[in-house]
Amino acid sequence: MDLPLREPTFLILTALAAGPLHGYAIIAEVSTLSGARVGLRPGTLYGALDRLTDDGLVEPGAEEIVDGRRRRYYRLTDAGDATLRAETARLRANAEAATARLRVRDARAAGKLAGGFA
Amino acid sequence: MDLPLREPTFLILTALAAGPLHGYAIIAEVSTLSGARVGLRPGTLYGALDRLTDDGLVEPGAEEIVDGRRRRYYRLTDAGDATLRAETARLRANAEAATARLRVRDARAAGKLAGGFA
DNA sequence: CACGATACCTTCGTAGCCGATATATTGGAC
DNA sequence: GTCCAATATATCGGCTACGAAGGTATCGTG
Repeated sequence: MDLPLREPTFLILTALAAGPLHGYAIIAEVSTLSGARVGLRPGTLYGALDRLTDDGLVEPGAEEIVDGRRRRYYRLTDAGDATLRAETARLRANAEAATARLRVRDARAAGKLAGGFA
Repeated sequence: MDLPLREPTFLILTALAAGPLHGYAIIAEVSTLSGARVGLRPGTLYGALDRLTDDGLVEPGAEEIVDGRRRRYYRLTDAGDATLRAETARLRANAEAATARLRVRDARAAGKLAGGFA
């Protein structure tokens, strides 16, 4: 596997966390999850799904026919669950590190503007 | 520019948030920031620095000689500041979205294990 | 019967990252 | 006095995930 996960891959795992979904539903779910910011393309989705399957993070179910349309559901494996949790912790840690540094930056800028001590 | 930022690039901007640093110091700072998880390679650093400079997110200072060693300091521009804040918000949003979905997942697993209501 | 939505999949180009390598100086070990 | 590690910069080639675009097929609606 290849960590860190890029955003599309991370959001695919996130979309599958609450329960299995088929490809097209993943695209819709990722759009919802991201406030319509991320629009997954089929090439991205199926490429990622194949990689995630090879790495054992997701598991494809049998092909089903719903209303005459082929559907393949994917579900998160235990390894996928663990990876998603670890990656979530990483994102949170990075966001916190950046926030802390930006606070230092803001404090310095305020100090200079106010003509404060050193 | 190419959003979203990848992790190395994000951490470089984060390292520069509190004040200007030279290349080698950025590598050390990113290592500290990430709890030694991320070890930046020169190829990654200078490639990213060139790109960030082209995109106007960082600004290289004049070359200095400190203890006989060449040093070039880089500082965050206003655009870099804005991008770092936006990317930080994105990471936090993604982490929160994943956490929410994982809570749903945990609730369902607990429900099944406990034999609770559907 | 044409068209848009649903649903799947493939191919190709790009761009960022990593590994390796190169160069030069300082300073400590022996 | 000489070697090696650390400091510090930079370049090059390969890998891989992603994005853009296109292709196939079915269903519902006008």
